[in-house]
Amino acid sequence: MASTTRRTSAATADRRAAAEARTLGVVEKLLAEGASFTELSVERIASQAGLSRSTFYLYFRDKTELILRLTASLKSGTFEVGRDWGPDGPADGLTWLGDAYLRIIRHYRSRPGTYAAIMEVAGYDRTVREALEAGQRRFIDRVAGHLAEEQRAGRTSPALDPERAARVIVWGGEQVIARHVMDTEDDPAEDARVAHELAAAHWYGTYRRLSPA
Amino acid sequence: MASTTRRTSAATADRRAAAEARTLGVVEKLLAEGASFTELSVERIASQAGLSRSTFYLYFRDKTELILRLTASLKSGTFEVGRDWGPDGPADGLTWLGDAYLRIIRHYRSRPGTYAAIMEVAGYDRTVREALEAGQRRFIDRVAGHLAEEQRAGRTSPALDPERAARVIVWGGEQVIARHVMDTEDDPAEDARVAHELAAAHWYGTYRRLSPA
DNA sequence: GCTGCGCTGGACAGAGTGTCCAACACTTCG
DNA sequence: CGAAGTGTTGGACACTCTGTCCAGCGCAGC
Repeated sequence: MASTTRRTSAATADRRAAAEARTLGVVEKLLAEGASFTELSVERIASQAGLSRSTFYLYFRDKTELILRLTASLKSGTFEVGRDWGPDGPADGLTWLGDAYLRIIRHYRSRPGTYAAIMEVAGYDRTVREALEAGQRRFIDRVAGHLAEEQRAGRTSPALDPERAARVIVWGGEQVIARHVMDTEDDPAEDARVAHELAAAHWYGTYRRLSPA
Repeated sequence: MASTTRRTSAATADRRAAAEARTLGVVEKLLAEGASFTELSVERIASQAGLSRSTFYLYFRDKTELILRLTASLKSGTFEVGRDWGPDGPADGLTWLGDAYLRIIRHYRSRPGTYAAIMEVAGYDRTVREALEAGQRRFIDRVAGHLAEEQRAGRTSPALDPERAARVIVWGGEQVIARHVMDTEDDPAEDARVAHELAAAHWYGTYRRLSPA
């Protein structure tokens, strides 16, 4: 027998997906204009996205869901940047690392305010904090793996603890990049200098740490 | 002629100062119990401190002033820890740096939740953010000075940029310490391991960076 | 043209902030 | 003692924002 419920048209689903994407875009736009996430009211976000406040709550559980979605999209993009561990390849390892950091900086720059908003909400919301930590966990595991490899090959100090050293690199490095992007205007040359200074600190301090014999 | 306004008695001023200190203490206690600053209502803070909500607003401009005061007291304590730049002294520099970081970790541990609350409010309040940055500025200047000195003495790479390298150390290091304290239970042995891993990363990566000739 | 889905506007309860003020209590001084 | 000023309080208030709910409107599909 035929279903009594009328099937939802594909067009409707598309329209809804478009509206959600538009909403997230509006949030990023407002954040880029300097607003803090707390200052953004649902009314303002919804109206700018061409939705009523009621519809907003139909599409999103609450304001926090916006940040969770932005966290996922920002993190996945960042993780991609460091996909291929380059120092094994032909290029000079330090240069490769600096270039990778520069790409991450440029990625953050393309979405100014978004990372700051994530940090802001993570400050008082457990779910966002956990999402952020899960994203960092992936990085830490990857870096720890690389460090263990470098140790096995005798290219860095055997005294180094891969897991803790990886936390130092990921937590610290992310903060440096985030602060740099928040504090300074877009300037590719300065971005490159900071990226390479950070890379050098990590390279000589950890990836190729030469303990005195 | 005698002043018409009756002078405020010293006892009153003392009582008020005591009440303010008590209030700040209550806030730190509640934060240590796991509450986020946002969750803390003025009503709850005031009543626990034995004040009415009205009196709270007589003593503090607003909720944010609590955080500003806590920021000042936490920062001044941290800055003291690194007062005497030790590596010039007799002790091994790396060991000294690790011990200094350990003291900072222990300092943060003695006030669990406070740093997290500061970061939380800094996320949406400009004045708190600026207070935090001013505190870090002092550290950065100090570290940059030490690095320039190391360079002049030929003990670290001349390619290193003192100001940017100092930002990497201070921003990154503070984040590593904060995250470590927030994520783990009190464990002095683990604190020491993290402190010395962080110190080693900074030491070999920046203070004594040995670029290949 | 009927029917039902998607969306809207508006009302609502709840929580919290910061302001204001009248009233009470306490201290100090004449 | 009593007057007068100071410190503190409770309560009312205006405001903002969140998240829920629902009656109803319009449009698309049959």
